[in-house]
Amino acid sequence: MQNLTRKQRDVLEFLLQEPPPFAYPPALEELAAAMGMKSRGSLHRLIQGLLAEQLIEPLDRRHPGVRLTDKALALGRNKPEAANALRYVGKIAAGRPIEALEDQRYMTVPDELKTNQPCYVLKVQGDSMVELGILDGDWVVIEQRCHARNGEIVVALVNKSEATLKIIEQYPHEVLLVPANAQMETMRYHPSQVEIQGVLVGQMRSYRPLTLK
Amino acid sequence: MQNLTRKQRDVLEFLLQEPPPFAYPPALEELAAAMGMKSRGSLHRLIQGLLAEQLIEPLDRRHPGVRLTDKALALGRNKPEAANALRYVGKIAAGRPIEALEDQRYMTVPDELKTNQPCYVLKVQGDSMVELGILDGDWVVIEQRCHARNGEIVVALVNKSEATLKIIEQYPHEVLLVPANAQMETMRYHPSQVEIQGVLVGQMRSYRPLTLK
DNA sequence: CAAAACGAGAACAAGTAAAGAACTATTTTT
DNA sequence: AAAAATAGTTCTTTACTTGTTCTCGTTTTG
Repeated sequence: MQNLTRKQRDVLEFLLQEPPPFAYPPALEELAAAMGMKSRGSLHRLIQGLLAEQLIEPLDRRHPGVRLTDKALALGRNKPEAANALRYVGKIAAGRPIEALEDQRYMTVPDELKTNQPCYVLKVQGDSMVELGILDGDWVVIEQRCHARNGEIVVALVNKSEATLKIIEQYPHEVLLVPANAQMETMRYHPSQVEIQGVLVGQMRSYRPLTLK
Repeated sequence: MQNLTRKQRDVLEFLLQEPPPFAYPPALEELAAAMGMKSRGSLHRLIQGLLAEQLIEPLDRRHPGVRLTDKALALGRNKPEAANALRYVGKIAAGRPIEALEDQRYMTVPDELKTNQPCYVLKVQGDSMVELGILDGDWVVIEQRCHARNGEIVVALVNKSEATLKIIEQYPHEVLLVPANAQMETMRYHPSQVEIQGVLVGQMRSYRPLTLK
């Protein structure tokens, strides 16, 4: 990866080395010791940097240990395209949870369609944004963040169950999710019902006759 | 680049050599050592010259190292380094010739948006295809070929001077170029007036607030 | 010969890294 | 159920890296 500091790269290379240094995801303490560091606190900061590049799975106290993402593994098998690959998460259809793919897939997205922040790709199902040129079957590039400015197009999770792609308008006592489709209604919610999961930064469409999935 | 000094060119050539001298962006110190210089201060001045020519990405302490720009990479080889990069040719605006960029640029386009045949990228200017979700400022991926089936969206060169992106309908005695915009007229030509330059296979759009170029 | 380009090195600013302590959440042991 | 152990997180202090700027000779170039 390009945007890593020296030590971050060292950690990544250590984890990617062949044969793997650990048979299981190592705890921060173990990894630090194996790399000759005496403090897991310092290592934690390096790991956070790799996490921002989506090279390491988010840490979780319930399943301890640092795990590389598929993206990092692809990088290790010296596939340079993996460097600017984004996770293709699954499909978003208004009114349903995001439908994740069983297997992790990646798309190599041009720099022009993404930001410096972590991004991922969803496939759009439905016509809620047709009037802004986002059609059924398009892919959208989403910057992962939990806040947005009014007028931005967001992935919003409503009532912790329904995901949808809409224009957002936030006011102190209500949140509006506005479709770009005259056939559809603007939805109004209490702020507590709506959780922003990301903001639209790019869009792609294939016109090839036989495009799978 | 011609307005580079001797040493500036040396540095550029060193970085462009095959195989690449570094697997990651080298710090000034490392690069200086690798080139047999003892001072990064001197190297820094050379780098500044290359930076002024936009051959090197601006340095940043947070992501240390010297990185070449796409421009430098394109300059160094006839083909771009990434296998899935496509040539970004320029802009297409209905009724004018394709406006080519001065310098060669490339975009890394996902496999899903291209075909196995040679493809290139154009930026769309104008609203002739809005009703099919292709907006002003979008990029389109074009498969380079000189024939099309009726109903396909093509880059057509009319009277050897005007390039345009339209839906094509071809009949023995006339060719129709149909816009996807109720405000615009379908144009009718004699087959000899219309030359197909490629067929639309993909489309991309950026929603980032500050997209340059 | 004069101007520009270059190399080495010193000094500086801003950010990264290491260590260790303190804290939180979770699991295991007693 | 309480206590202890484990593992991730946060913070502070100190040391180190890295890019930046300058100066002073030396080399190259027109």
